[in-house]
Amino acid sequence: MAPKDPDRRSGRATSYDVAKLAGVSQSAVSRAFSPGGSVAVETRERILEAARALGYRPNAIARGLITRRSNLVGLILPAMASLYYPEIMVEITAEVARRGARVLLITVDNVTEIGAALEGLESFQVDGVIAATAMTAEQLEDFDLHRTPVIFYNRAPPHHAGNSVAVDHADGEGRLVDRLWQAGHRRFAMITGPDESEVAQQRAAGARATLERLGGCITAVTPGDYRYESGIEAFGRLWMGSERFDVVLCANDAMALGAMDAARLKHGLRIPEDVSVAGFDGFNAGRWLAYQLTTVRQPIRALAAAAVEMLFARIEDPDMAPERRLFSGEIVPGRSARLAPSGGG
Amino acid sequence: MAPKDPDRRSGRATSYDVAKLAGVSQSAVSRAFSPGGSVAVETRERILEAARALGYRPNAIARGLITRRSNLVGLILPAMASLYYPEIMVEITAEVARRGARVLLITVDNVTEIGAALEGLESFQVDGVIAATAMTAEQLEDFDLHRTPVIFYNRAPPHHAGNSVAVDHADGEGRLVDRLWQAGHRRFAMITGPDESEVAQQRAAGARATLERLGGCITAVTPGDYRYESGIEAFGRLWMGSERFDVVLCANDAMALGAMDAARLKHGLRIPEDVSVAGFDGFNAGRWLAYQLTTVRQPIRALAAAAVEMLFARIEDPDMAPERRLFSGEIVPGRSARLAPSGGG
DNA sequence: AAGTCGCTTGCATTCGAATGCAACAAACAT
DNA sequence: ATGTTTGTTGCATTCGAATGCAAGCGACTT
Repeated sequence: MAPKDPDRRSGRATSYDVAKLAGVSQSAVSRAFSPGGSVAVETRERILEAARALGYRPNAIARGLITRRSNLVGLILPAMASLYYPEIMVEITAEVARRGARVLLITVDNVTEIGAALEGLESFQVDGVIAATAMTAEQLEDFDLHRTPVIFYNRAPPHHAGNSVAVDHADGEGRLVDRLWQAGHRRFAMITGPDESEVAQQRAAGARATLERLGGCITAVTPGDYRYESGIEAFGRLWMGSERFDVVLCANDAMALGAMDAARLKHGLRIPEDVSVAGFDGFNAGRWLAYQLTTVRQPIRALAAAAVEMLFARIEDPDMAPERRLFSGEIVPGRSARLAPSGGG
Repeated sequence: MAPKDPDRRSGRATSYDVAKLAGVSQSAVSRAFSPGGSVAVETRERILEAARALGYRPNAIARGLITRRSNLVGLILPAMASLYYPEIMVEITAEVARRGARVLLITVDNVTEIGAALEGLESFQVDGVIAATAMTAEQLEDFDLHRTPVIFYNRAPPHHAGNSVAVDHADGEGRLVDRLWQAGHRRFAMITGPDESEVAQQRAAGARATLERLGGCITAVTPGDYRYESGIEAFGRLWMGSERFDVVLCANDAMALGAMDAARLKHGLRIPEDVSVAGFDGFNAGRWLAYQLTTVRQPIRALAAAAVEMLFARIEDPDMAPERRLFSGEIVPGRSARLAPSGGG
């Protein structure tokens, strides 16, 4: 049986301790720390000084219990993709912090994990969730039931009445194809993303729609899994196939870089003289000297800011109507594929 | 099958709601949800069923208030580094989740932000902290005062009595230099990290010590800031200087790739015939076909697992002695610099 | 039959801060 | 002088779950 007093002494000071030292009531301390609280200026000063002396910090847990606002935002990232988009995470945490809240981070490897992860979030009473992963309709309804707003990032919500921010993948890929076409490319090959990825499907659909409109066609298609290595393999399959092509559209940048390396280093091709390569995402490595990838950049900062803004708006007013915000990708001309000048077309 | 019609004006069901439905007391519900709680099997079943019907989840906030365990772990990452090592983040969150806790994520751009970030962590009563950033002695003492354990990641704690997990940077770089030397490299140039980075200093020190022992020398040194672009610039400065060199040791992989691109694409050099390049970190892009960088790999999974393990040990027993755990980096032979076979020496 | 043990259960209290309400003082109007 | 307003302050309660304590109960011993 250890005495508990030493513990208490070195543990955290509470609002009562501060109150005693400052000679006021606990309520006064609480008010001194809540903006707009009714306290005389000199009382507040006395309290703040006492608080400083004791190293007091308001206990966000206790506060959350009574205010029913935890000031926690759940952020769910797929473990894989987060390798490619740490920027999303950095932007979102910064934006959330700017609003005085914190991010509870969850990374999930596969869909089965998501259920457990969500339970965790709910028990922590997060005020809202930003999800860059899939979610079943039941799971989303669970959040709805608790009136916890959820914003999907680059992903369609499982039912229409959901919130999301996303890049207009189809539009971006379409405009890219258009500019490639204007620059003279005619025979298009594609390295697509995994079948279950909606994002990949939308990008592919955008390319198809535009080529149909222009009267062009896709000569060869092969799937990849978004990783660099799969870009290498996919390019190999395309090149070994019987169909020739002027340009390879890749579902993301990582595979595009793999395709470029495969083309140049394994097949001895020159880019863009022998074959052009285009990607999608706009990630850092694409701008490296060795690649200078022509791609469509996702406006990550804007997406992150919009997601957080939408989320907090719905935390303030849970009855706000669902919204789907689309952002345009920015065409980034590089040396891996010639583009027509942006005015052209 | 939607649940019956629980009281969800307030959104969430509480243990009282469950108790009422199951015809037991609130304490019984609490016990049903805490492992080892004294409840009859059939009572527990009845309670769990009622809980399921109401969509009840124990409120972690309320639980944390009474148990004084928030089950939250603070993770502080520099915004920059997290761009290069998302793996750290993924591994740590997974490892923490495995122990039933969650990660409260903080990213900081610069040192001044850290103070505010830490206050935030303390008010959320995190059970412990893993920090990949610097911290002042005062800040660390603040955590000590509250008996909140802190583990530093790849970083020396501000005072000796602190916990950390780290790669033995000096040793790793030393062994790398040794193998480079055995393979015939004699004239070493260095692209160092920013002055304030201890990690960079340790890597540089390791190289210096080993070269001194071997009787070799460093012919030129120029600083970088860890980014790819600065590797390009730094290589330019080295190459334009009057001192010749066989190999460039770079303080990290990103700069090493920049140096490689600069050497090949801006200066027309062949690697490793005209000049060799070596890095440190072992990040993904280094393994790409275009680079195949010779480097020292950080065992990130092991580091992350060790950090979390150390943290939880200290959460269980706050009086545990401070510990500094060092891990060996693994030499990764690539094509950017020839190495002597590992047996050679 | 009385006593003892072990298991299950509920009661009442606790954690730390926020807040409605009432009390109170000082300042002002009547 | 009294009545009213405005601004501070404390009291008591609340949020949701965990837990020490004691009561209840059946099984078993002696």
